Amino acid sequence: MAQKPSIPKGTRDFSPAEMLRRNYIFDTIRKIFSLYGYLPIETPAMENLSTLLGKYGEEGDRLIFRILNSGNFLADVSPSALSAADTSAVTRHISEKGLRYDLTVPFARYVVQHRDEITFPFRRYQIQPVWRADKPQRGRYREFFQCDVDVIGSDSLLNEDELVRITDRIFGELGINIIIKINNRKILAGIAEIAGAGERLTDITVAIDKIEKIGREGVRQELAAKGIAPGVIARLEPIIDLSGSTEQKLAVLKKAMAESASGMQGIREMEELTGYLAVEPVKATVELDLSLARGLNYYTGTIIEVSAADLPFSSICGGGRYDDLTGIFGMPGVSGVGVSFGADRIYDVMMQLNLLPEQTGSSTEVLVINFGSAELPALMKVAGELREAGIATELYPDPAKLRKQFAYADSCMIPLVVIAGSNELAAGQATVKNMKTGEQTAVPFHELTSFIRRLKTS
RNA sequence: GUGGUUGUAGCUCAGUUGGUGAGAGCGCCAGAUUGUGGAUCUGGAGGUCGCCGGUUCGAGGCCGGUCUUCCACCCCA
Repeated sequence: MAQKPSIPKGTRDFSPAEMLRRNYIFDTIRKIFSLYGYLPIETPAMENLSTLLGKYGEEGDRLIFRILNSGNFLADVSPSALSAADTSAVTRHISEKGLRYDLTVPFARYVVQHRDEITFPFRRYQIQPVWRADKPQRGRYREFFQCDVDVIGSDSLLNEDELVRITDRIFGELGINIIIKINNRKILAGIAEIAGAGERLTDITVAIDKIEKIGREGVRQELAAKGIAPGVIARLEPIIDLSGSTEQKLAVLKKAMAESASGMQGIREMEELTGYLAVEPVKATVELDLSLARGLNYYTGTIIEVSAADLPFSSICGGGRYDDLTGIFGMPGVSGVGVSFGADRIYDVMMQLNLLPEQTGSSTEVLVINFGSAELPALMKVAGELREAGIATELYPDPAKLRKQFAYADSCMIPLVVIAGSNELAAGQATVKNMKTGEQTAVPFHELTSFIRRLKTS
């Protein structure tokens, strides 16, 4: 007895209707990427664990899918480690590859490996799936597609400006209203510095990040619960209470952070970027959000996160600047910046907002009825001529009852049916049926393609 | 990773405190219409009740485990 087949948790099949809608999203993104002069690359689904580990923080490392070594992978494992069920000691020996967790780290690896072929600044885009061993939820999958654009080998904040504009343009074209939140890791470092709690930066930003959910008082409690000293919390007050426009926030921060070199540097960068953005306004709301931290370890400067304005959905796009990702792979001093579009979440958002209307079930425009072996050569010729004329045509594969063939055209939403049985062939003209109106027209065979072309344009 | 939740026909779901052959709507197939789809009518096929084990005279309803779904936390696209 065959058991029901299934696919791994958090993965999905995509039907033709879904693929048509997904491809619309990918095509739009790809079009804008290349409009700005970015070039495509691809990298392998799996990377060496040495490439992957340590780049995403503790949580990230845990979420990397490991690939079991081939062959007798237990041969090198010491029996004591095995019997002690020492997971980390054992995995080191039995797995040396993993599925990629994002596209940025493989990109940095790519840049280092191909440095002699690359002209900097290097602008690339990459649209491929990534895998995370997360617990699936709505909008959270274990296999999902990221669409990354990055420019590496340039410190200029003009790149940040450009990425914001690309983001604005893509979501504008897709019809999604968005909020772009920006922040700068150097400002966050400055905050921790003036609070005298540099090593607690993560705890502090995680707590500040919850301000929308739990309020200012909640943030104070959260900080206290994390063991942040009351004096430190007091020094953080101006930051917890921050409000107003980006300019106003920056002014407050400038005062509060005068003693932090990195904080001031972050503020200067933020001012420069907002200056660029002011040159030509973008459609989306762009706001400074100090609570934006982002868990990925490698970010060092600007960080960006995009959410849909009309839905309480988690981020659909995110990114930032990484000053030394390539340094880990032996190529120091090369700064890059990029953003990643989450195609699957964008799809979910667009479905919920009804921005992806149901498409026709088939791309076929004409179905040629199959009448059997006597008429077949003539019918094959007709179908061939229609295709020559650029009309998507199907010839029904079996000489089935007309009822069945028409029902097929109906359920596949094929708009036209060409009927050419013995009567029509004898008379030298086919019958063309418009499935929507039910109207039937007799058309001489030599005028068939031009007749159908005219129907298409009208 | 922590806590909770879901799983009955292809789909959406009923199934009363465990007790006669497991149901509906939609869909599917066939016929009414042997060269014409969407409407209508008639008939038909299709279910190891997620999986494994347990309790019971008896389990789709109870218990344990497991997988899956969705939700909160965590984190993120």
